Amino acid sequence: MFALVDCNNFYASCERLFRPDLKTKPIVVLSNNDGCIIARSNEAKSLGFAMGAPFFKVKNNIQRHNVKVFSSNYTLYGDISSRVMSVLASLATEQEIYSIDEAFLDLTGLASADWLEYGKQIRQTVYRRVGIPVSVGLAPTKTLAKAANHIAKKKLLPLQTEGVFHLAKSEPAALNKIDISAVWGIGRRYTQKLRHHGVHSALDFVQLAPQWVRQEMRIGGWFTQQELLGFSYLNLVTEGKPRQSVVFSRSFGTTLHQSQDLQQVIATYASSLGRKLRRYKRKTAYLQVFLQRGYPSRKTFLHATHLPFSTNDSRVLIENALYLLQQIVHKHPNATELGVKKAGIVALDLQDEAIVQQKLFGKPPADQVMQVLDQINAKMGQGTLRIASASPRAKWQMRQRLRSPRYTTRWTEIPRIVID
DNA sequence: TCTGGGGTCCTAGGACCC
DNA sequence: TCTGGGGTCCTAGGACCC
Repeated sequence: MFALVDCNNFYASCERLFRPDLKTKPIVVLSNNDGCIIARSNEAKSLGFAMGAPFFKVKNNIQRHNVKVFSSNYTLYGDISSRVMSVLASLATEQEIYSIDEAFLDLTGLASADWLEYGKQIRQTVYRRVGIPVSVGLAPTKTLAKAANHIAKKKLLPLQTEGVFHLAKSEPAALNKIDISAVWGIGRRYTQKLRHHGVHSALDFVQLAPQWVRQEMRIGGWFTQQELLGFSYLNLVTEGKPRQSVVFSRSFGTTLHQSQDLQQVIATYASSLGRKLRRYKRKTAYLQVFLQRGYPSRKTFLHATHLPFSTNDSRVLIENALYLLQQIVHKHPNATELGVKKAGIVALDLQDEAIVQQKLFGKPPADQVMQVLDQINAKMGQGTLRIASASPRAKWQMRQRLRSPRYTTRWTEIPRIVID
């Protein structure tokens, strides 16, 4: 038996944790750079605010309905997520942390007589220990557990227990309620294709000839169909598969035209990428830098280079990233003229940090410097010590005007209770 | 004026090599 | 007029997921 546990309106729920005054108020959370809406409380959904809506287009409406707006606060969400995940781990045989707000649980061996009751317990335990409401779907395959969760959250069928739904097997009546676009593994493109073939629900989809699905939607589509029929093909991905790539990219608060500005951006991002790599205990041997124009073209310019040895040393990454930036500007002299809105650095060809490469020529720099830098920043706060070419406080910094305090991870931002 | 970020996997076409 | 076949690497982009 699998369970898929999903936090309801996760970012909005996190913002509410320390703001009980907002418990029944409409809330929206914005993406980085305060660009668009990425989370909504139920009240905000009822008012019609759409996922992904550009903030500037709906700002007036937001003010008119007195919706509380937050910039995203990933420090807070990450910390609350790890609390939810550790509670869930204690309630399952095995756990796959699927995203910041979702986990698959393997309940095999727990031998509960009543899975619906067990789902209810999961929901209550998380709420009592962390304060975040979750939905639980239980079923014999991962894809069906996703479907059961969808039914629970959208109340597509009468629920015996709020927020919990159990599918003992592939059930035509249940599949009939699920729109094809809501099926896990069916994205926008396949939805369009399937609708042309008269497939509108998950039930329509499982009734297609498997050969047709195999041919038109490859092995992935075939797995989806089999899983919806109740045959389990997808297993839990438990022992954290090491990362194949690490990205650091951000849109700017303003459009940039000057290559000096871009140099500062790239140096800063390369430094952050290094920190990220060290956190994951990975090193990179292949680096890409890209610049992207703003809307509507969003054209990207990319250059890449192999590194003489794998590294996660910010100094080496900065040096190489600046070289790549120079290459882009040289090859596309008009790339910057029209304005750059976003830049990013991608680390590929990763390997474990512990592996030390023996080089015939050249010597990898000692990594103690980075260790000391990370230790000091961890103790004294990020940015206490930084590489001079990286300047995080600049005009291009992303907008984040409405961020809530990092209640659970900073002593200075811990909530205070005032008793009169 | 203002439109997110981070993953995985796959494919197409051109450059270049033998 | 004729001008192969195969391989790799690179850039660019598209599909899916959150």
